[in-house]
Amino acid sequence: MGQLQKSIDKRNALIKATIDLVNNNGFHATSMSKIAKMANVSPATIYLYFDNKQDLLNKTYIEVKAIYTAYAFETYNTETTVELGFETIWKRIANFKLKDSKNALFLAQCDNTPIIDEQSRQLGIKHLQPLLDLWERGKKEGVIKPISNYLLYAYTINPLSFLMISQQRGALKLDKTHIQEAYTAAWNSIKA
Amino acid sequence: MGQLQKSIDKRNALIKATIDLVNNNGFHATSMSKIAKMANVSPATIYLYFDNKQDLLNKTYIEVKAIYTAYAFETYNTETTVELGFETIWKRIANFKLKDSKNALFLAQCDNTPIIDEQSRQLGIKHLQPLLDLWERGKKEGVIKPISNYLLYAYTINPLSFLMISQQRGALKLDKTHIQEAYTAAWNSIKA
Amino acid sequence: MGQLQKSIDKRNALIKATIDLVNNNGFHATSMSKIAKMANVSPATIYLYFDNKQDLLNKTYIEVKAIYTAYAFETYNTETTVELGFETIWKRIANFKLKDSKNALFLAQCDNTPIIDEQSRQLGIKHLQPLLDLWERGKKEGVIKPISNYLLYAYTINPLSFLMISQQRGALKLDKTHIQEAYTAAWNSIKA
Amino acid sequence: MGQLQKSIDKRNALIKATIDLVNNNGFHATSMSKIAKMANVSPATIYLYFDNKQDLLNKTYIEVKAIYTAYAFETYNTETTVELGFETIWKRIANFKLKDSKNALFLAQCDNTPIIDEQSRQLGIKHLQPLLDLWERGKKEGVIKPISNYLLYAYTINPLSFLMISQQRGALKLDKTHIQEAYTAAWNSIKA
DNA sequence: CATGAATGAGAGTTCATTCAT
DNA sequence: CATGAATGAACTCTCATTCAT
Repeated sequence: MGQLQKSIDKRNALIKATIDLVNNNGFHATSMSKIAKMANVSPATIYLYFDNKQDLLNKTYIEVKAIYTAYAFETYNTETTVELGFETIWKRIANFKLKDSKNALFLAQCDNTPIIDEQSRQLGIKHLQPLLDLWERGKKEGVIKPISNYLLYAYTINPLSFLMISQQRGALKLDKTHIQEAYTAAWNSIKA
Repeated sequence: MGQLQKSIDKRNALIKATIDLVNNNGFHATSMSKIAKMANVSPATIYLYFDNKQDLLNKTYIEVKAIYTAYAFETYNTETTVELGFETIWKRIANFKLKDSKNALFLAQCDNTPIIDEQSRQLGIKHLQPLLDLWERGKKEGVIKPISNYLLYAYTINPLSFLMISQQRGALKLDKTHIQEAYTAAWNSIKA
Repeated sequence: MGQLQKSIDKRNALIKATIDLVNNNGFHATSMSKIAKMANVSPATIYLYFDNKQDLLNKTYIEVKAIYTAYAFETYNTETTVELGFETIWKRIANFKLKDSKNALFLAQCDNTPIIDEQSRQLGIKHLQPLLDLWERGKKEGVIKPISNYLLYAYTINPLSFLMISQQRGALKLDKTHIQEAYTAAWNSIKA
Repeated sequence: MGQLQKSIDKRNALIKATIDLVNNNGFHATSMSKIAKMANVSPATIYLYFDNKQDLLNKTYIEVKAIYTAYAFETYNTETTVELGFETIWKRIANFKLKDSKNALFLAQCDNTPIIDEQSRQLGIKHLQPLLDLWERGKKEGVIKPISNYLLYAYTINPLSFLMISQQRGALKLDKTHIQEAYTAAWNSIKA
């Protein structure tokens, strides 16, 4: 209740405007009034939906992170081999990062700067649990190297962020062959 | 004794203050007056050494990048096998990122946001040439997979940034074992 | 009752403050924050009504110029002899310059310095058209010397600015006799 | 003494730079460091020759005014008729204003704004004494109308400033014919 | 005599946020 | 629920001036 009268459209427009502006101009050039203008609302209206600028950023981050992980695990089924499960998830993530580059770029900016609250960041990490579970299983089964999940992440998922940003800057154009090469590199780096 | 010249100490203090503040508060919260205060000079003094805020950021980036690459290639000798050469460079970079984490963290923030001029960024990339040359040689000799240098970078060097940031946030503590595991993962991902 | 709109009162207060400060301290000592203070608004509020300082000055100039010319031609009727028409306009202008000295002084400062955009200046000149038309008629009828309008202006209207400034500085006090003498001088200088 | 070691060249360069900058950019955009740069000296050096910015402006004004009046009266001989004397002076002034427009423009800006100290202004006026004396003689002889010197000045000399500024702005180009027309207008307006 | 380095104060402007409606 | 107007605080940057050399 209380919240029921608020328009989800306006909230969405604000989130979308935030992502667009941060992606195009960076955080330092993203002001509340620009966000309001792009979302076609009054600056004051933002404060009906969010506590303040920090809150808007945090919630945007969490929302985008949720979209990201939902997409990542949509086709994943825990009832498969570790290798196949990993490939499934990895390729979904790769696809997301390279196709939904708006959201991916926003996440990359957040993950490498101290703009998002630690709390919100933790909230975002929780969503990755299925992948961590899979890795644990892989280690037990002797399929994946018995090393820290941070290392596994660093060598399989994180490279995709770098490739996405590079593509975004026009440094390279990734096709299916590249993706397959990347997958092979990722799997080689962590397989037992 | 050269007190009449612009003081290199002041310039250095400004660069250092910039790095510290960006690392701790992010770009968006790093103002010229805070930089001045931390460097113990007047705000106006900054403009004796740098054209404007953007210039200060660019020059800081280039300077830190130069320190980084100088360190990376200091012990490297082109007259070795590709594998040994790669290990030498990789371990220097790993050491830099994990020990000189201030500078490394600053570079990571710059590399993932649109704060640095494209021109300054290109200038920073040039310094990596010896590594790219080594990779080309490795591909010719059939020691390294014939894939894009972007992929090679994404799977060998870039993961170190992620690990450094994670360590910086207190998420993990990297010891010699981790480094060796990371190196193995890196090499496995790119060796032919 | 229209309190939701931008307040014309505030705009007027800003224009008035600008005139007062420029008159008393000159352009170079008229800052935005002083204007704000005198108009009893926040510095930021100025920017709701004007784009920037230049715009504020331009608009103030145009506004004052409009008041000036409206006054000048208020009693003028094109259906009279050239001489009578000229006397009518001239005396209105004289009256304005010597009675509404605040506005007149401001205009004099603007007209003699490069502070106002050329475009705004041109806009201000347009308002004088009825006088120029009258002069053209006078030349055709052989009542006024066939010389450039700039000369006519220089010898009839412009002297009033000098007299106004001199009076403002306390150098002299102009009474009705002076005005009549001035008018005679003006007319003698241009009559055919 | 004491002053003897100072370079008159530097002082002149500073005066010249001040005039140029004020003419081209206006007072509000003429800073001490720009003046120093244009005069090829250090900002600190200005303060060896002038007390402060105000003093520099005042002294520049007085100096230019002196040049102006020296030129105006150079060919004037008190032993002539009033009319001839007046014509001599007037034409010299006209020539100055239209040929040495740099200096004339600077004076015009000063005379219409409150930038120059009242004291310095008075000092500048004193130099005009020969003209005022001539006018007094003219009134006594019944050749010139018995009206205030301010009025005489307003209708004979001041119009030249207006014409000079207009020419400077490109609004008109004054040739010998215009000058003769202007002189006739001036004389007609004050002759008894 | 002359300097370049240095500065506190203040310039114009934008910001995140609030409030009356 | 939503707004445009309004604002104090803070921003980047420049100023007139001083000082050690």
